[in-house]
Amino acid sequence: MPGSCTSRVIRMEDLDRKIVALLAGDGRMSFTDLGKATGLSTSAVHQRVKRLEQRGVILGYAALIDHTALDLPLSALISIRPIDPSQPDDSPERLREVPEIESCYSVAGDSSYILIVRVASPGALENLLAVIRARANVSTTTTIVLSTPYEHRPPALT
Amino acid sequence: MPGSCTSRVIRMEDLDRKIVALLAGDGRMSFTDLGKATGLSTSAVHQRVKRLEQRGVILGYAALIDHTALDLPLSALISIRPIDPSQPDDSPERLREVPEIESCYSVAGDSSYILIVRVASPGALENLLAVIRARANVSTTTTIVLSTPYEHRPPALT
DNA sequence: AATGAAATAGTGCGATA
DNA sequence: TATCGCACTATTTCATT
Repeated sequence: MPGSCTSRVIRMEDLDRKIVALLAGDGRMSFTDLGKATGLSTSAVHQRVKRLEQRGVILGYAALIDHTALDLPLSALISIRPIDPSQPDDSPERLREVPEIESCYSVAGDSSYILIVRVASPGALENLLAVIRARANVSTTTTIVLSTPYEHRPPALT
Repeated sequence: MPGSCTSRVIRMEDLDRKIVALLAGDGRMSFTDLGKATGLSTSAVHQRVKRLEQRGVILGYAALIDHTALDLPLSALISIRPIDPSQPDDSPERLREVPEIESCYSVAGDSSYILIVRVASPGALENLLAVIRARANVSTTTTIVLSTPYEHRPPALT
């Protein structure tokens, strides 16, 4: 039956994409269950996942946490702009050791970076802003997060 | 030795915080290793993690993905504002089924929500903006992410 | 709540097609 | 790259403290 094979077989690329999407949705899924979901043997899945980790497609695994439970109930987005645009902008490196900063995005537009931060209180945010301004020599614009309808949703499996 | 006990023993609350922080940093860490890191038996860690999951402290587990590998190389932050402020604002519900939206934050300030989205191309972003505006009856301001120095860093263990 | 023991299940690796 | 087999390790439950 010429042709019937290629129509049934899932291409390798798609298998990797499916594995990645499954793990993005459930980071603790076992290789055995991934195998059942993809039609591969446990070993084959194991091999592919390790390769995806090595190639940097899978960057790591994380538990998603309710930050209020960790005494970090206040989230904010902070836009930063260099005070002296003639200086080289190495803000991400200067701010890397600040543990309250969860994410740092380099952006087009009015600001150079947008940070997502998690702190315990308005007072802690005030202190954090002072630290950021001092360490990176930037001005800041802060947007307080009032609530989080949803976040960190996995990419669609298609 | 009165007093020596309380100074050595880690309070239960702190044990849970430590487990949560460890899993936030490595979502696939085994109960055995968590036990070694906390000084608890595997069973005790297991019991605590299940309880943390049930109480919603641990919301889930996710593989962290290089989105370029999933053909979603373009990230953006989209601020949205209702066009008709007299209408009830249920934008998060109206946008929940849009798979490109990774996160939705309700914020104080000029806009009502800020979305983080992942798309394949500028064209896909254009389409997505049309979908968002139509579904939620909002105007949008889009900030393109040029690069991501870091994101999704776990909270500090302290 | 924590422990240790025991049954079940998953991981990781080497041989092999 | 896939599969199978096997030794090793982890998960999960339960009786006990």
